[in-house]
Amino acid sequence: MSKSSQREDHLKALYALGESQPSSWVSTTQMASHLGVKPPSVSAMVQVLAELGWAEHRPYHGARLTPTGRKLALSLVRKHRLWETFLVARLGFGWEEVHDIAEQLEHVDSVELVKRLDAYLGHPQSDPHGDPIPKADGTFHPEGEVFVLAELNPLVRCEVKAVREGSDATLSAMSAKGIALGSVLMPSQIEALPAAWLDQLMVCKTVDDGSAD
Amino acid sequence: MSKSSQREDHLKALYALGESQPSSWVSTTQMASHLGVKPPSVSAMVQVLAELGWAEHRPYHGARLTPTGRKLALSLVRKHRLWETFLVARLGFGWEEVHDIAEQLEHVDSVELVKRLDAYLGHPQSDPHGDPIPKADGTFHPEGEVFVLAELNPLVRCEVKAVREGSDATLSAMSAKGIALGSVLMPSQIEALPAAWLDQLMVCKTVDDGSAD
DNA sequence: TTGCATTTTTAGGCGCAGCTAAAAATCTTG
DNA sequence: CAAGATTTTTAGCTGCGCCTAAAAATGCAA
Repeated sequence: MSKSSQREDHLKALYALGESQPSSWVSTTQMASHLGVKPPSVSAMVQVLAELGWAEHRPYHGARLTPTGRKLALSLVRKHRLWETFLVARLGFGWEEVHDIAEQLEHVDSVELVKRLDAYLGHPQSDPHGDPIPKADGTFHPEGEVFVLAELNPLVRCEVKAVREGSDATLSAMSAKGIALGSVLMPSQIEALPAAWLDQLMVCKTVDDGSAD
Repeated sequence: MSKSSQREDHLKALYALGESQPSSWVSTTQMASHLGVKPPSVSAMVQVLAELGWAEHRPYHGARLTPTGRKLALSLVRKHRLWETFLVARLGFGWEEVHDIAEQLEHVDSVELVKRLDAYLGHPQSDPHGDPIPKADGTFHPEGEVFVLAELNPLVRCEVKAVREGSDATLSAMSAKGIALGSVLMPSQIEALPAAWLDQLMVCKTVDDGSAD
């Protein structure tokens, strides 16, 4: 499988940039600034990824993941988001603290570890930032669409999946009101919340419940 | 702090070999075979460790940790054993499976992570193999001597520290009886246990309790 | 004590992944 | 469409950690 952690980082960058922009080709300069290295380094690495069959490279035009490469990238994203979930939900880290640690943890190589971690966390569908966690087969959970609470058009029952940009003070205030990851909010409750929170709370609609861990 | 994971591996090897043999100087050949590399590689790395102030090197005679180096090595051992404990106690891995994974996890660099992991696991004093976990300051818990339960001569109150060679079935059976890492066993309970378990349960005497986190 | 066997270090290379500077290709614009 | 500006790749170097082969130091033994 994976040889080097740098290869994995380039793969992830290629995925991240490729998904966010519709036209598929990603420039080496974009990747370089994303990764904090210089373009020639990316140029070299992209050629390695191409030899591995993980990306295609059209010289002077950009790079793009192959299906194989996309699958590998998704498994890295999966690991990253599972670890972030673990750090926040189990170890009590704040949302802003976990990225760098997860960045290191995601390179640990053990299929069994990921499987068990996933089960231990109750097969979460999104991480504490509200980003969806790919399933082991590289697909996403169809239901798990996460919204900013402010955009919840008809107020319906929903579950808190994440909090964006929360200061410690805000987080304490929220938990004082009984709002935490996994809390279920009823329309009546939502109306009573401070307006500022509506932009911070990430939720998903919960038609029924019963998905307790 | 730590720059490279290879440096850390050499440091750990130096610690492991230095502790096990009374005379303090460890030969580069010993380290090489321990680490699975060739002696010249160790020779070079030992000189780096010496420059960092983590080891002293008497050319042609061997290497030895400085107090600083020993402290660093102990913090690596601590991380390794905490992760092993996590893998076994929380994720349900078997004892034999966890070493390689912990080997990777121990190189994750975050003081806060170790602190929280330790608290999450209830400040364990030994890992699932029965080896003691150094404290954050590099010392060991004085009380934490671990026995096979069968060898507990006068039956006294004790705490389950680890389980050796447990099959999944045995583990389920144990937890069905309320026996898990950290369980406190009274003499009366011990007498009621299946004989086979006495060889599997690793315990340490608990004179008093109150060391909850 | 001198000479040989063994251990350890030094010398010199290799692969990886980064860098800068120069060359090549593409884009832009008159 | 041609020429300059910009982007991207190639060329050539560096540091790290490993290797093999050669040199140096140690230690044993006659």
